[in-house]
Amino acid sequence: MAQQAKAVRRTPLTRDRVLRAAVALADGTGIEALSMRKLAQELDVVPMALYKHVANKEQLLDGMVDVVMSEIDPPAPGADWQDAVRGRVLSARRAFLGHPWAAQVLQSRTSPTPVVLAYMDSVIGMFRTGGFSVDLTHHVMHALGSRMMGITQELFDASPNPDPRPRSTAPQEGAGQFPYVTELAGAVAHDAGSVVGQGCDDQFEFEFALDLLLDGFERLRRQGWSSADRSRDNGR
Amino acid sequence: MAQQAKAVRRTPLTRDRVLRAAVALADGTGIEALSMRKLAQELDVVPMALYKHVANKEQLLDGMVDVVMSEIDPPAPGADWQDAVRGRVLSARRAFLGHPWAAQVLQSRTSPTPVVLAYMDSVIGMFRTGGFSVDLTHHVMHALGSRMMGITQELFDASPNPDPRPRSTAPQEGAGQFPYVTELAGAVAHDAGSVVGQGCDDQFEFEFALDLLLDGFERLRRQGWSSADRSRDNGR
DNA sequence: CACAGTAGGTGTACGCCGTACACCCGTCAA
DNA sequence: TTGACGGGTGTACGGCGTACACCTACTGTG
Repeated sequence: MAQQAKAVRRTPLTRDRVLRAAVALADGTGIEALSMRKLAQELDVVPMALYKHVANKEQLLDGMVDVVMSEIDPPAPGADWQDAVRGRVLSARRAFLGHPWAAQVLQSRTSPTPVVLAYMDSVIGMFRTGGFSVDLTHHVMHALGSRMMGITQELFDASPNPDPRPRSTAPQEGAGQFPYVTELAGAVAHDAGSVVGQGCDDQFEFEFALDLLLDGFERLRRQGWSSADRSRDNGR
Repeated sequence: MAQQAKAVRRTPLTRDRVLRAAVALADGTGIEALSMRKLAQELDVVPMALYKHVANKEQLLDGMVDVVMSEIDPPAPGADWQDAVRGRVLSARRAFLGHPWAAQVLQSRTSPTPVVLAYMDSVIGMFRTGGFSVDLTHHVMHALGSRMMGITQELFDASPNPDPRPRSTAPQEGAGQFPYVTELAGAVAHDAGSVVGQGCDDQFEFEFALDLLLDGFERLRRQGWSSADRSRDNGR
């Protein structure tokens, strides 16, 4: 009964509870607004209490990434390597899209957590069992890069200036200043069709690039590519 | 003479001087150690003096990226589109490699500066004059993503644990835990040949991926690819 | 030459951050 | 009964970005 009263008064902190609260907070208010103090407040606890469950903020971020990664579907058995990799990557993408801050945080980590390593291991395994040499697998993993996690490294939005306030240093904002950007932006806005808002179908762009790479990989695999023949052209 | 005495006492601050000092400081001590206070100290000036030349820290970072971008070589005239893009991208890569913080900073910007836009415009122009439709150019630019700036979005180092201290949450660090990662890391360490240190030739990995993409682009261009035929396979 | 305007450097202060360190209290094993 | 210990608390420190009021030395104008 004494226990019950206490349990009612406050569910005890856990590393897991801390991480989930952090994810929820970042989802809701953005990663830049996530501070140890705000997180503590959310959990109705004093800031220093968190440090009994995570060593520091870095480790908190590590843990948050792990939470997101746990949402990635397990590998589909029985698919050929291309579909297997494709499916896993797109599942990772779904997970990361659900937490817009996660890509940025992942990329700020300096070394992978075991959870991330396990994911990479499974992807590497798909290439290996799909008939890729260790050598080719190695380079192919590099070529995938962050796309392996479903993260497109887009530079900015496609539109030249999504931010309404003009850049200060632009001397003359004339339309002809960046003709090719203007042309491209115009076309994108045009063929967006019925939807008025965002011009780019991010999912299409991602799959376009992903498949371009995967098809390239398959071509190299078929012709027994090896880094020993280091010529400029990757096969023809 | 009065001017001279003053000039000796202190060269006046400029936006340019501020930016250069910031770049030098970031080069020397890392981007995370760059603060308005430290930068001011470096310039022998009070922190708030900087705000007469840059609006805030965000704009300082924008300006720093512009400084790096100014080191990119101008486009080589007369080359075919593939060599032109390749050369420009590799030059950008050289610039960014000289300032390890720059890639991360660029990717943290929310909207491009005119300098960045100008660079993108020139790359887009290379595709357009190389015979790419606006449509294909659009998707191809997405597929290049940050690689357009010479930035590989590697996730981590290839070695499974470059950081000497072991991750805390690893229950059993046994060799068999991530067999594929282990296999790959072993092979990489092996074929590094004479060099004992870093196992991966980053430049090779970058060009491998870049050429894989550029060759893919060329294939699509030749067959007159259009996003109208949205099928999974990008040509064969 | 006098003077007002202004560009640019200064000083102080505020509210935020991460976290070190000492503390304290309830639980449970011996 | 006691003593160790897991876990929440309170205080404090040094650092951050930057708002705001101020001062000062130079400028162009009459």
